[in-house]
Order: sequence, then C-alpha cells, then structure tokens
Amino acid sequence: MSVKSAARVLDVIEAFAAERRPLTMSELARILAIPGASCLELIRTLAGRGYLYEVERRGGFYPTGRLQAQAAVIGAHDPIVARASDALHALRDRTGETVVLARLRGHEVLYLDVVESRQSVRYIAEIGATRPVQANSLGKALLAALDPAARDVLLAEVEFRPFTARTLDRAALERDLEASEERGCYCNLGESVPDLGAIARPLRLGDRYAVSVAGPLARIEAALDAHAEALREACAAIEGRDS
Amino acid sequence: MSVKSAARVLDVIEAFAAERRPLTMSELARILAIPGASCLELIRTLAGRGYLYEVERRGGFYPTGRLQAQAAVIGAHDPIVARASDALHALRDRTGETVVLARLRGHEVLYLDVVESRQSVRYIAEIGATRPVQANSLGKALLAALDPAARDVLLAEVEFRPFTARTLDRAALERDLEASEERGCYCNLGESVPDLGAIARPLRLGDRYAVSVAGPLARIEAALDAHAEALREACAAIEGRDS
DNA sequence: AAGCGAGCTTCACATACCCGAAAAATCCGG
DNA sequence: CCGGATTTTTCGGGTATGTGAAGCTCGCTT
Repeated sequence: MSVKSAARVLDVIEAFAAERRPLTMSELARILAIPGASCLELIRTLAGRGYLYEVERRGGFYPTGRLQAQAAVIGAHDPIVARASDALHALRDRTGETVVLARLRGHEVLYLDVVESRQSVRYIAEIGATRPVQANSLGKALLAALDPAARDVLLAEVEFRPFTARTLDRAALERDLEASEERGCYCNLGESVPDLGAIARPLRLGDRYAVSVAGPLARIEAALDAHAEALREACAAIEGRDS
Repeated sequence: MSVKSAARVLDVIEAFAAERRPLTMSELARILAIPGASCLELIRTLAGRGYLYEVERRGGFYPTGRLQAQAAVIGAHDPIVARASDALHALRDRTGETVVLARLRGHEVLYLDVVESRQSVRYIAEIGATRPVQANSLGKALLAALDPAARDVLLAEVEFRPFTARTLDRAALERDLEASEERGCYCNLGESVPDLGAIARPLRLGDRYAVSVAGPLARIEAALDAHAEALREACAAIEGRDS
C-alpha cells in the first residue's frame, strides 16, 4: 500500500497539469474525490511551502513556478536521460518516429524519456508510464539482456493475456526472443495495440536500459531495416560516450 | 499543522534538486532526517507512480522526467506568470538586474517568478520563497495597494525587528509609503540585507501583484530613475494586455 | 569462501492524520 | 440590504500511517 498523502500530492500536480487552470479547494476536492477537509490541509501544506498560490481571493489556487524550477534542475542532472538525450533526439529526427528510453521495473517496462515524432500521426506515451514486458518491444529487449534464470523468474509472474490478435504467449515470446537475438533488434508489430509497431534494442549503460522507435504499424514495417540501423548507431553513440 | 507525508514529497523533490545525483533509500533518509522505514514507503509510492526510478540495482533512485513534464504543462498555463513573462524578461534585459513578480500571502511576500540578472554580481531569489512585507520593496508596493483598514490589520501582526541598520519601524514605514505613493515606486535600499537595493511597483491584474527590480545597492541607487521608468512601462505593458 | 558491515525490508504498536458533521464565512440574486 | 446556497473552516474521534527494533540480503574485504 502506498502513502496516501504522498500520492495525493502527485494527484494534485496531475490535476493541475490536466486542468491547466486555477482550482478552488472544493473543485480540487471534487476532482481528486477526497473530502474537502483533507483537501484543505493538503492545499495549506503545498501553499505554505510556496508550491501553490491563491490567484485571487477566492479565485482558486495554481502552482507557482517553484515546482518547475526544481524539476528543471533535476532534469538537467539525470545521470541517464541527460546523457542519452542528444542521441535520442538525433534518432527521432533521423527516423521521424517517436523514440522512447526505458528500463525494467519489477515485471513492467518503465518509460524514462519520450522524444515525440513531429508527424501528425505519431505514437504518444507519457514519461513515467509503464507497459507489460511481454507485449512491448522495449520489454523484449530488456528481457533479452537478462540472464536466463532471472528471465524465467520474471516471466513466471507475467500473465499472458492477449491484447490483440497478434499478442504472443509465453512459448511464442521465447521463440521470438531467440530469433531476434542474432539481429540485435526486438520488434513489436501490433502485439499490444493493433496499429502500433516498434523496434527496440537493449543499451548497456550501468544497468540495463533500452531504446525503441515506435509509430504506426505500416510506417514502421515499411522502414524496418533503416530504423534498425539508425537504432543500432544511436545505441552505440550513447554507450560510447561513457566508455 | 501541515500534512507530514505531503511535506515530505516536497522534501524529496528539493533533496534531489539540491544533491543532483541518485540517492539510495538510506541516503535520502539521512538527508531528510526521517526513519528508513518511512523513507522506504515514500520512495515506493513515488516510484510506483512513475516519478522515481532505480538507476541501477542498489544504485540509488532518481526522478524520472515525469515531474518535469507535468511542471512544464503547468508552467505554460499559469494565468499570471505566463502573461507577465515577456514583459519581465524585457525588463530584466533593459535594466540588467534581477526582476521579481510577487504577491501577498498572509503577511508575507510570496515570490511567484524570478527572472535573474545576467551580471556576475546579481540578486538571486528562489521562486516560492517568502519575505517580510515591512522590509521589502515588493511588500511596500503591495501594502500601498491595500485599503488602509486592511493594511492596519496586517501591520498589527508584523513584528518590526531590525534586519539592518536601515530597517524601518512602523511609523517610518507608513511615512515612507506615503512619500512613495506620489512617485508610484517603492524602494528598499539596504533595509533587509545591507548590500541589497530594490524598487517595486504594484500591478493591477485581477488581484494585487507587484513587480520589482533588485540588485547590489550601489548599482540600483545609481540608476534609480531609469529603472523606475523601465518598471513603470513594464507594468503598463502587463496590465494593458488584458484590458 | 566466509565473515563483516551497510543497506533494505518486515512487523507490531502508538501516534498523528483523515474524515464526517457542523459552524462560519462568503457570494449572489432579488 | 437581506436570505439562501455554496464554499471554506473548525473540531474530535477512529484509524491508517509513521516509527523503532529486529531480521534479512547484498556486496566487499580478507
């Protein structure tokens, strides 16, 4: 179980990011579905620390720039994302598709950074979102980088339910991993969402990370080899900088 | 009293912004001066929501870009700061000094936005920080914009202790406010910090806000009239956009 | 390989917090 | 200027949560 008030702080942040306007105490309480009294305490805490301000008397609260200032400092010093950022942007520009950096968390894939495609039809994902390992190109790349014992333990906990007609079961997944190993690139062609295609590659950077290129299935399939090559070079660039 | 775990989430954010590197559970617990067990719960909550990730196995946690992504959206839609931003930057460039946007919170001044000077010796303040009204140019401007009754109530709660040799007592403050009213500009010349000078002006924007130009005392005093004029024009520009 | 030290995790109890209800303040239409 | 509706705030009890101690895991050193 998680810490209730800690989670609520995140809820508040997300509520403001979603609403994009000042919220009164009761509006916020309604949005978060919590009692007004609890919401008041929460707002007071955040306002007292300089993270919220009252826009006008009774005109609702809005976050000050303090959160953004802190987040900017934090973002600039991320040990992994900051290092990979240039190469990920270059990869996005070269492929024209959305690029994702991720790692394993438990038996899920955690998205650490998303560099969005500029095309009008594009893959969109939220930083911090998670995906199931078994139906995700990044998941496959991350699984491939694990030693077999750890992979077995992990896959034992996974529930292989079909997301689309193309979703693999455990046996098919292991065959796919083996087949992809030689190529060094791991695909997900419509296995999680019907029209979504992606290719990924593991990254050796301290611990195990992975990078993917994702977009509409047809576009990804058509340019698979070119993207794979671009991905390979991008990963080499990221890994190379440190060694 | 504030909500403990909510405040701790802010502590965590500030700790990472200050340390600028991954922190293990026990390091964070030490920095925040809280029990390890409590810190673990907190980290799990934040990590579970995708706001923290483990950089390497046992290698410490670091915030993902999720916080930054949310903060960026929030910052772009601030009803006050977003509107004033251009004019504040222009004012900074014109005066060469740090510019601050603030409002009243209780009997303190709350800094909403800070646009830093680019000079090597400059005034620095943190967004979200607070200052006493009675020894602050923004505080004076905000007091001046209040009706006399409200001002009396507010000043009754203020403790007039001297920060420097130049700090005013209540009588001197009221004389200063009156004298400044005509000019429309409110000064703080070494009243809070010996070498700090600032001039401020109230802003009529929904509720009462104020803008200041601050820097080393000598520089501010030397360019007082020029800065006052620049400040006047900047405020007019901000107020004008909406009406 | 084994011991050691640091860090992580679990557990049960005591406390501070969350909640519902009621009061106070504020707003709005008349 | 008044009365009803809405929002904000206060308050005290029940309970989820924070805490300290103990056990466990991991990595490092010898």
